[in-house]
Amino acid sequence: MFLQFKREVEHVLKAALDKASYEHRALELETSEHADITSRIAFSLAARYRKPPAVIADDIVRNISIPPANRTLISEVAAMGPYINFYVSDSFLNATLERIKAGNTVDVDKRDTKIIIEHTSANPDGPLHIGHLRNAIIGDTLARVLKRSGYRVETQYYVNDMGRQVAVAVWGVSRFGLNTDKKGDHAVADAYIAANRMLESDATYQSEVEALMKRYETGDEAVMKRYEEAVQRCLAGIKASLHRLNIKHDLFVFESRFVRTGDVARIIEELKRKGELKYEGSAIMLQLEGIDKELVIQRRDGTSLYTTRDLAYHRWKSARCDRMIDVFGKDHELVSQQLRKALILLGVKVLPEFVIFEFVSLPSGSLSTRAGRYISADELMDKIEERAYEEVDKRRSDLSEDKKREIARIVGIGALRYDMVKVSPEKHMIFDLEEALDIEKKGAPFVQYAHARACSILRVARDEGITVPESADLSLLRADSEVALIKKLSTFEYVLENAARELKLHPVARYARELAELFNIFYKNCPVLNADEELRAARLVLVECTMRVLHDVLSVLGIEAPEEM
RNA sequence: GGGCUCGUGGCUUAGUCAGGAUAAAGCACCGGCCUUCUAAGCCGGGGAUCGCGGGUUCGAAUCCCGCCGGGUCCGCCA
Repeated sequence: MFLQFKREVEHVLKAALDKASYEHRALELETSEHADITSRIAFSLAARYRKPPAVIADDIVRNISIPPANRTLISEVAAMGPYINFYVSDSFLNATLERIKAGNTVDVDKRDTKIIIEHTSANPDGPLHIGHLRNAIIGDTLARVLKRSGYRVETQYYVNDMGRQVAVAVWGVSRFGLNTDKKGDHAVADAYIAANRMLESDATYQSEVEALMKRYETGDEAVMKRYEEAVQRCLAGIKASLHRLNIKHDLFVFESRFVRTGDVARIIEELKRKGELKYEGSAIMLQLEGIDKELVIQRRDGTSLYTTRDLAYHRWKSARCDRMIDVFGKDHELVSQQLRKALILLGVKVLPEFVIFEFVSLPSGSLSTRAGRYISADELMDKIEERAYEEVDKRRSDLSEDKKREIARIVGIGALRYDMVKVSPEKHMIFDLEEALDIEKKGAPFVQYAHARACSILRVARDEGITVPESADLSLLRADSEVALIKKLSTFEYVLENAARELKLHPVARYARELAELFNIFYKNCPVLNADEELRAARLVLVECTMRVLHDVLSVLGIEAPEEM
């Protein structure tokens, strides 16, 4: 409902500015603690019209005409010094609840735009660790935000099956075998780590790995079979971990396919025609405008490189979508710029947008699969669910074992997901396991708890034979905490819209927490079931609406909403 | 060395792109609240030279310049 209110504000403000003959660029609207929407436009007009901002604000307000109450959601506009403050009407509050009750928690249109989001894309040489987790959770949440905003979204996992790391893993699996008792990704990691140790101690094995890579690139069937076994085993494990996190990719795309289809060779030929190249033996280097470092697109031995295959992948993607977004770690930033420039050179129309996140490191240093220095996602999830179980057990000894396990899983995974998106991605994270496991003071459980409380009221009501009424006198809901809660419910669509436009997720996490907080305050101040019949009816509607929006925002964050906890 | 990026109460952060209303939250700390719908909750309190130094402006956490500190990239790796 908030978006409609905002459109109305834009309309009346624009009309007033025209009427008073103020030329303007933007309306400078923002939400504020002092009003429902405020405009700071008087500040920027002050310089041009050489009048104090407060005088201009006053002048504008005198020129604003608000339509009659039955045709607007604006109740009032007032100049507060230099600020022009707009306030919502009673009908806005009522309409907000009616709309949510009817099932529309947000006001969005279906859009034709199809967006491909690439995320996670961890090398299939071991299990996901907490660095990959940040990528996966950001990518998945972004996909959910865009889907909820009406876009058609496809998520892809780009499988780097042609790189040296994977060759080492395959070599290691052949040499040391796979422990079939272990989850596939962990078994592959064992072989990979052992292989790396051996390669470090004796360089003669390096040539075996290189031979393996060459034979894979040329499509040697026996080698492809060995790759297939190791990579699929590893991916099966990775998929299982992602599944636990409530993450599923629509498509897994193997980089080797672009070599086999000849796309990579075609890309190199095209770049030879269109680009500024340097040759050193058979090695080919591409000079890109504005980037000092040239991009190597073919090795001296004639084999392809990650970047070239990635170019082919992006061109392939561009033909299948209207926008594409890559979720990358900060270490890929330069590469992503080179990729973009090279795609422009190739005449590709749909260019990638990048969501870049900073690294996750451990207090002991940076993460490394190769060195075995990482906390695997599985280990982390096991521990956090275990810790969540202790908390559930402490509070709800009345529940069955299965129920307690289920709640612990929902709370634990939720806490993990929330933690990863609550801060802006450019913030470097030093991952502290103890802190991550401190379930009690997490954002997600707080929001989930509010949801469970709302469900609890509705459940107790149902048990007493009280149903949420079809219609109620919603104008009874005018206590401070009721009004604040309804206003918060109305802004979910605004938060979502901003998140989808800016590709920023932490405001969504913040919103969820704030909504939960306002519900908790309402819960404290406004008894529902013990209120008089009419008030009880209205409050039941409010509780149901809040439950829906909490459920919706949690699902956008990929977090399950428990009905009790 | 060059590029990108981060630096805000004890800790973790929001706000920075588009400069404006007393710098906003969580955790931690101190003090209150369970005969009423789940206390994973609510109420109150203390605590910040917004890394440092200049500049622009009526006004700077926000813009510009310089410096300091952390991260990262600058491979015929991925």
